[in-house]
Amino acid sequence: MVASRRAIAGLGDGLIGAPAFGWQLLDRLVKKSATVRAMSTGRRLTPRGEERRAQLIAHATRLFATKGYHSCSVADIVEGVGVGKGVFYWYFPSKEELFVEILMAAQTDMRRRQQREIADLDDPLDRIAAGVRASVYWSAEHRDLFHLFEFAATDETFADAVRIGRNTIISDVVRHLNAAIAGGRIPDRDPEKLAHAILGVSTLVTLEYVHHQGGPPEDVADMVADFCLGGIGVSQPS
Amino acid sequence: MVASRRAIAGLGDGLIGAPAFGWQLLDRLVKKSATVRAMSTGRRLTPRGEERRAQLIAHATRLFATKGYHSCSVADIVEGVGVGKGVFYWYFPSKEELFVEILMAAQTDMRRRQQREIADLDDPLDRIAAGVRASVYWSAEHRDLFHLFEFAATDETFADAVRIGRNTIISDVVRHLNAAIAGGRIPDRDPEKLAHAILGVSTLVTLEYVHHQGGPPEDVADMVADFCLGGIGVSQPS
Amino acid sequence: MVASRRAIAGLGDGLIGAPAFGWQLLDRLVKKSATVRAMSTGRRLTPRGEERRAQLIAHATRLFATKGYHSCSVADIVEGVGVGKGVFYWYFPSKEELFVEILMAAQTDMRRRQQREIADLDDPLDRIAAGVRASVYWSAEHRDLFHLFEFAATDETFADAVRIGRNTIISDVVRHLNAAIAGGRIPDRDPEKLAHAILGVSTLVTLEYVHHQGGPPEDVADMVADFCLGGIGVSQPS
Amino acid sequence: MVASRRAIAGLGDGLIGAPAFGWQLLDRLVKKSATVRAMSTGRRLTPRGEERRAQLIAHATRLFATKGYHSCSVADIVEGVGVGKGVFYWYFPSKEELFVEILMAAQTDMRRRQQREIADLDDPLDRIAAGVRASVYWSAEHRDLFHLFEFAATDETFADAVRIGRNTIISDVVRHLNAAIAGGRIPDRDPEKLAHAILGVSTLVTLEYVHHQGGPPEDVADMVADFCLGGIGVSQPS
DNA sequence: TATGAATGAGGTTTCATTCAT
DNA sequence: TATGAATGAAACCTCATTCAT
Repeated sequence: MVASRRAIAGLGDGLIGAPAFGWQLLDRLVKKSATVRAMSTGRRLTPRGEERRAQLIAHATRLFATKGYHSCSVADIVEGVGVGKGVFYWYFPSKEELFVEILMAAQTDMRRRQQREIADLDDPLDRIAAGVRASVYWSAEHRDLFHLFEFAATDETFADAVRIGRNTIISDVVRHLNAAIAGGRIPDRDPEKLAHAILGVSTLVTLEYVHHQGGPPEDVADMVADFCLGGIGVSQPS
Repeated sequence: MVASRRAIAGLGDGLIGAPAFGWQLLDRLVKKSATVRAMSTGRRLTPRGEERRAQLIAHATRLFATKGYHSCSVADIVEGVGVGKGVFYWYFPSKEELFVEILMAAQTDMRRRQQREIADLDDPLDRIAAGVRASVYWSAEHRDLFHLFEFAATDETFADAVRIGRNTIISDVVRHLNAAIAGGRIPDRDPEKLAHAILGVSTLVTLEYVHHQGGPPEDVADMVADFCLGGIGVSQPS
Repeated sequence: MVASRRAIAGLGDGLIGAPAFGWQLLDRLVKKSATVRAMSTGRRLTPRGEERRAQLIAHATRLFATKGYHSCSVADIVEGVGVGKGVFYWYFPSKEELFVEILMAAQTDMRRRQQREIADLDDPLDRIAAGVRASVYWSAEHRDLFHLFEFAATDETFADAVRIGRNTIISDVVRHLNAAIAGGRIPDRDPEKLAHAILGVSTLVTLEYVHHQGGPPEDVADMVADFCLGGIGVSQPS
Repeated sequence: MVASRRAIAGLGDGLIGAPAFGWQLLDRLVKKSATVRAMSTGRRLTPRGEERRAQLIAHATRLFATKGYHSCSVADIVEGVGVGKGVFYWYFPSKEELFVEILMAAQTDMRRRQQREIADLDDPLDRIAAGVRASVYWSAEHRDLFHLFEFAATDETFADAVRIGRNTIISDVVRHLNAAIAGGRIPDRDPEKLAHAILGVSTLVTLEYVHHQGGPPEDVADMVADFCLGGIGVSQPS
């Protein structure tokens, strides 16, 4: 549980005005088994242990993305790594929590990528465009994780975890939108709705053109950015 | 299988230039068990039977949407209707095929709604806006079915069925976009990509504001339509 | 039950010295359900009813032989005839008893055929050879029933029924063997054992060459007769 | 699958001119489930595991022979050994494959016995007689396995497996028959047909006298050998 | 740390049989 | 006579999790 919290701690970094999603949500996500408590009392892993853990995460990610969470058994995961079943429960309290961990790490990573791409830009519209582009690129490079997001959003069990991450992204965009509105660059419309719309465009177009059709991310990124700028009301150069 | 085909027949109504999705996809979706064949080769249901079947579909839809497909067992379904387990398999060849049937019926219904709302409009941009609004309204009125779409899209097993329906919607929009481009109303950009973007906006904004936050569909419909028109390049009046 | 008894009544015709298998065996085979009792109180079938019954028997025989008794459901049977499930239980008290009835009718028919072919012959060795040939021909003409025998012999439930029929055949052969021994035509060895051996040859060779390899029954009949005559000790012409 | 192949490997030992049954047949028999692959790709069993597995096989064999394959559930099997249901699927991929494994092991064992009894004999007729006797003895000592053969031969699902084993025995006998024919010891008749006839005699007489009537195997073995030698045309000493 | 073994509830599906109409 | 509907026990199999070693 503590581990999980740590995992998503990065999400809040430098986040101003972030909504208070609170840890209650997360706490609901994580069942408190004996193992969990053992885990949370600060177990240190040997280097070899860290590697095993990473192996398991890597393979589980691939399997979850390929066959789906429900169709992928713990047996599948450990078999792929070539270890016994007990090992899994040494490193993770449950299949469910492993999934949450992967999910949150992915969300953190994706956001970091966005932040990095935006860092040098001052103009709010530029930041939005760059952020959108970054998310397309990231999705292209992390097919598996992208699929995990998609699935997790539809499963009652993980819906909360998804919302936490999604809201973080949303509030980033909202800040830029507010700046743009304040600067008179775009009409004054509900920035949260706009942010969700942007996310929607980015998600579905990437899904279809990058993942299904295997097109080049550059083109998709351009198209998505264009569409979104138009959508939020930037007058087109024609 | 025959029944399933009939179920989605409406999707193609009056569709000119629709891509050839072919029935192969569908055929793969629907396993040809003995039961299926029995079903398709003319089983007549009595009025009482029709009612039972409808009950089961209704309750299953609710459960699938609430607990998720994988977390909802056949036992749950029949228990809710108050019948024995065998009854389920009297009316449906499997849990999987019931889900596909619900899915396809929903897609057909949703498209019918769009067509109806569009029928009186001549202007392609008006048709797009009206279609988008219709989909928001429909989603608002059919929370359960909307959730089913979301889930089905993420599950390998149903991905094909979803794509069939989605592509039908997409090609509707594409036709209107082509008309708008031909008429010089919007810039000449890849209409399929634009259509996917429109779908993305509609989906995610509806999900968040209508379903999660419970807002009024009218506002959401307006916002989505505005955003999409801007996105495809309609110059804003303001 | 009465019906079943009637069905095998022919087996005893003109049978001298037949072992007393008794009806106890049969009675154990047939469960006394309410339906059975109704059946046994002498229900008359209309001509149409007789036809339906015959249709069901014919189709069931084919299915039992093709898919096996256990893999063939009552649903399969009635579906093939195009009637409802209730009809089945109108004509037969159970799936099990239908099978027994088919089995016994087949045994009777097979024996009738043997008797017919033997009728004109006086020499005991000729009668044995003709009987063996007749059984090969009959098996060739009734693949389905032949398979039913094979299966029934291995299933605890029907083993008794099979033994009854088999013993009838055996005792026929035994009579001829005794005559041959008495006449000094063959060495004096246990005629029952010899009869079983003859049955074994006939069964397995027919199975392999007529049914599996689809060879001409004439050749097989010759070979089997030769082998059996040699086996019982007829000195070969060389 | 690999395991199964190993199981019947012994059947081919020293077999010259054996028909090419090919592994295709076997491959069809053995479904390639994930479990099977896991099994075949080197799962090591601990001594305790080996013992459990053997217990299960032993008890399953007894049950299959007693109640029949279809009437014996996995629940019955594990209950008899006093373990949970999952244990069964830890050791065997399915009930069906367990049966095939038992079947093939039995066939191998039976053939080994024959080979052993024949080893010291040079005369082809002696070898045939000894082989026949060996099969009677083996059947007497392995009632259960003998019944399994009988059943398996009648079930579509296992028919192929049975034919493989049966053909191996047949081709052994055929070799000896060919030698006898070449040496002018018996008339020149189709050796394969003769071999099937021998098998038939041996099977049915053993079934009746050893298993049903519980007679001494010695007498039966003598009788069967006599009958078969006569059948293939050895002139009787009178 | 790690493993193979074990658990047992729960999943989907089948099917002989009965019953109301 | 006949049908469609219903039953419900029981079949095979899966899997997250625990445990002894």
